[in-house]
Amino acid sequence: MTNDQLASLFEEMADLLELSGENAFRIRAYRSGAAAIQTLSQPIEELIAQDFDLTSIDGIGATLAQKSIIAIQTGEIPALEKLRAQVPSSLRKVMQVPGLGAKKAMKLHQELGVMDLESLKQVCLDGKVAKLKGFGEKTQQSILENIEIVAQAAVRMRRDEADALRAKLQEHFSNCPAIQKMEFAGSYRRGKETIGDLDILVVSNSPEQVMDRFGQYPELTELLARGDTKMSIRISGSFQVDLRVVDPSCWGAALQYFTGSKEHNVHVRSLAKSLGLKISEYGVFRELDQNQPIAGHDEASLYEAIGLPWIPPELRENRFEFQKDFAQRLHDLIELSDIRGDLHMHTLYTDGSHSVEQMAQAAIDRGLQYIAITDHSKRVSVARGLDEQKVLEQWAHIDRIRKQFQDRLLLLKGIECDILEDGSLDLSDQCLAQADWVTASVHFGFKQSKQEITDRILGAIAHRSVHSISHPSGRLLSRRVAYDYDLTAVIQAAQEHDKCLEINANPHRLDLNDLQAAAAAQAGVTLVINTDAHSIDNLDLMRHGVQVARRAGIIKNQVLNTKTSKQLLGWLKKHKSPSD
DNA sequence: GCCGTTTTCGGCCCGACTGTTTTCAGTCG
Repeated sequence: MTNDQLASLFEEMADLLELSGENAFRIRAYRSGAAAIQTLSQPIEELIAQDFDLTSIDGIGATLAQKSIIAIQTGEIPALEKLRAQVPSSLRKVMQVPGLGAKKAMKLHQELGVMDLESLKQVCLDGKVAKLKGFGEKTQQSILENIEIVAQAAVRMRRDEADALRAKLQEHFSNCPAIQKMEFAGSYRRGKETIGDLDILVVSNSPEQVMDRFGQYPELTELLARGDTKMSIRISGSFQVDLRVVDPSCWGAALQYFTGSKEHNVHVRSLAKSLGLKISEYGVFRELDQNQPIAGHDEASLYEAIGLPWIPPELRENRFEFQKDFAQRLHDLIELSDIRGDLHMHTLYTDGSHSVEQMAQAAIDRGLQYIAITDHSKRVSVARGLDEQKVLEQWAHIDRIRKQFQDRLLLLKGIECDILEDGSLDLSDQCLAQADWVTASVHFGFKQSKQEITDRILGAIAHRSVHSISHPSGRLLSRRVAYDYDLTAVIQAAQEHDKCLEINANPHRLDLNDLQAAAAAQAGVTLVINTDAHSIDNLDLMRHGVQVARRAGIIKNQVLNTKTSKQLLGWLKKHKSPSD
C-alpha cells in the first residue's frame, strides 16, 4: 500500500465521519493525518518495517499510527469497513457538489434516499428537494447545475495555463481605475504544480466598481456569489475565479490570508492565539483590544508579530516552514536569479525548433553563463534521435562555434541519452566519454515491473559517463502517471555516486516534484534545474522549476546550475573518471 | 483524534456569503 493509498483511506474515514455528524475535530484529525502521510518523503511501508515510531510524525497520534500499521499489514482498516456499512461511500460524491456539504448530503440520503449523483439528479428533477425543510427552489436548481461539474473529473490548470489566464484577467482589469493594487494569491502564488481555482486580491475604495468590472469578464459563464467585498465566478464552464476587495490598511493580512494554505493559516492563527493575539484578514489584533490592529499592513509585519520571519508563499503548506532550523535555510532559499546555466535543451538536430547558435544566443540574452546542448539519442526515433556518427558531428560543430561565444557563454557538448529497456545506454561508452555532460532518461518501456525500471535507472546512475538523470519519474501532468519505480533507491544511488537528479521545469512535467525533490535534497543529492527547452521561448520556463525547488525548501548550493561556469568546470573535472 | 512554555484535560482559526430563515445554519476558502 502506497502513502497516497493510505492517505485516501483516511480521507474516506474523514468524509464518512463527517456524514455521520461526528465531532468536527476528530474529522480534522483524520484529514491532517492523511495530509501528513501524503507528505512523507519515505514510503510508510518502509518506516513500519524499520519499526519507526509513527507518532513522532506531526498529526499522527496513537490511534492513527495503530490504524496505519493495520492497514499496511491487512490492506484494510476495520473502523472504515464499519463506517462503510453505515454510510454509503457514494455519498462522498454528493457531498462534493458545490453548495452541498455533509449535513445536507446526509439529509438528502435519509429523507429522499439519495445514494449517489444519479439519484440526486432524479430527486431534483422530481422537485422533491425544493420541498425539503432547509432546502428550496434555488438550492434545487443550483444542485442540478452543479452536478455536472462534479461528474467531470476535477479540472486543474497547469502553471503555464494559469499564467495565461492571469495575463488575460490582468488585461481585463487594466482599465479599471478603481483598482489601486492587485495580486494573484492562493495556490497560484504558492507555486503549486496545478491549481484548482484562481484567487485575486484587490485594494480599492470602491469594491462595487471592481466587482462590476469582474462581472464583465468575457469568458464568465456563471456568477456564483457576490457580496460587499467578495465575488466568485465560473469561467469557461468549470474553472472558478474568486475576487476579494480590501482596504489598503489590511493589505498584508489579507494577502497572507488569501494566499493560504489553509493548513498554514490554521497554524499561524493558533500560534497567534497562544500569544494572546488574533489574526484575521483584517490584521493582527490584541485579544483585549480588537479595534486597532497592531500589524498586518504588509505580510512581514504579520509574521513578525508572532515571532516568525516572513515565509515565502511557496513554503506555506504547514510542512516544515515552522521548524526551528527553518529561518537560516530561508536566507539561502533558491531564487530564479541564482540560476546561471541550463543543462538540458534540444535543437534542430532532433526535435527542437532552433539551431545551436540560436539557443546559445538566447541563453546569453537571458543572462546565462553556460548551457549544455542535449539532443536525443537514436532510440527516440520520433524525435530523429542522433546515432553515434550524428552526435559526433554535432559535437564537432559545437567545437567549431565555441570561439564565437567565448567570454560570453560556455557551450557544453551534451546528450540526453536514452536508458534502454534492457538497462543499457543508447550510445557506446566510448562515445559518451567524449561528452562534457550526459543526462540519461527513460522514454520507453514504462510498463516494465518496478524492479526492472528501478534497475535501469540505477544502472545509468552507476555509469561513469552519466552526470544526471532527467525527468526521473516520467510523469506528464494530467496525461500520464509516473512509471512505477523505487525513488528511495534512486535517491540513495545518486547520493552514493554523486550524480544529479533533475527538476525538469517544463510545466507539463515538473519532475521531480516538490516532495520528491525535498527527499532527494535531504538525502544530500545535488539537484539540477533544467528547462528541457525545445525552442528559444522554452528557456523562460526555468521559473517553474525554481518554484518547485522553493516549495521543496531547497537552497542555492544544493543545485548544480547555480554554480559559476568556472565552478561548474571544476565539478565536471572532478567527475571525470581517471581512465577517461 | 491530536496536542502540550495554557502539558494528560480541554482546547482546537476566522470571517463572508447564500438561502432559508425570522435570527441562523451550512458551506466555503
